[in-house]
Amino acid sequence: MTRFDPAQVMTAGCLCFRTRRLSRLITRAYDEALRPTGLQATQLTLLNAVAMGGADGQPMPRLTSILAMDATTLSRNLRPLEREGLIGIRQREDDRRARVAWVTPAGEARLEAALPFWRQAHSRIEAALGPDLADGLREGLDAAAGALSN
Amino acid sequence: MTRFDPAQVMTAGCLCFRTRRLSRLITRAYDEALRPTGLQATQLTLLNAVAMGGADGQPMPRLTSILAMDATTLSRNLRPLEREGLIGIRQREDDRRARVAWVTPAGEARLEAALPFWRQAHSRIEAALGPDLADGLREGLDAAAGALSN
DNA sequence: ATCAGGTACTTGTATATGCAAGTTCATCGT
DNA sequence: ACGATGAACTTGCATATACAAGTACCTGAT
Repeated sequence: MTRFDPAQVMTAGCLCFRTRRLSRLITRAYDEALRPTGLQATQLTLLNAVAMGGADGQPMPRLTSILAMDATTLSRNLRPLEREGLIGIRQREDDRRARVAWVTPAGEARLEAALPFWRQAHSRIEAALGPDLADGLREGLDAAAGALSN
Repeated sequence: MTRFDPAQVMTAGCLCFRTRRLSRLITRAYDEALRPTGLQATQLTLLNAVAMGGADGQPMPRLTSILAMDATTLSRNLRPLEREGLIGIRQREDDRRARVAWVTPAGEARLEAALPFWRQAHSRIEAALGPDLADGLREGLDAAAGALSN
């Protein structure tokens, strides 16, 4: 009789392990494809999220909500983008605590220049997974994020 | 006619964004439940992976393969566990480059003590997602990791 | 008018992640 | 024997992530 083995129990079903593992795999694939753009996958995602705010920019709480990211992480992740002049951050007049991030012209240019490389990364992943798995996974990821975002 | 908008294109289908976002959500939930154990989700996963090697321990390349993690990351992630005396690392006699990680008695005890808290985290997530979504997601994550691990 | 409570954000600290480059060592061909 | 090649690992660097705790500021109740 073999003794009790916690090891098997956890790896058997752990969604945390699985999500993080896939996160590493996909992020490396994207980072590699994005190398020529000078942006990492995380940075492109963030720049894109800021760009979704249009000319008005995005309030920080909106970004933390979209990305499901801690405010301190957001704050620090914005810095490399700001340092490179791709985004700006301004205070709101009506609430001096609040800050709004907006994309500079340089940031817009960089975003458009990065698009083909993003597409390439995307295609490679979709090809590796096949359309059924890719679509199913996307749906599952969205549904799970929705279920945990409250 | 609205102008071309890269922002929508990327968020529309990006698996990298989605996987990382869910990773953050799930990791936070696990970390919170595991707080009493003094281990973070990543650390418990790693300790568990080492424990899977049994008395022989796990060679580093085996761990990087199981976890789909860069060797440098693995190397550094092992350190907190070693510092706390939960694992040991020894050289192999037949290949002095190679190292093997093994779980100490203290590590085994910690692992068993952590199990109920891991179960609690697991149950909470499964309950939030519902069984269908949880199972489907797990399968998708495994299949995708398999497809990208070559 | 003020103050209590809550929101928005930053700083300090610790871990997580991976690329580039270096060191050590095994292996294989000659 | 020995040199070329490559495998295993570490160090340096930069970014990613989040909790704890602190500061600044708004808002609503009295």
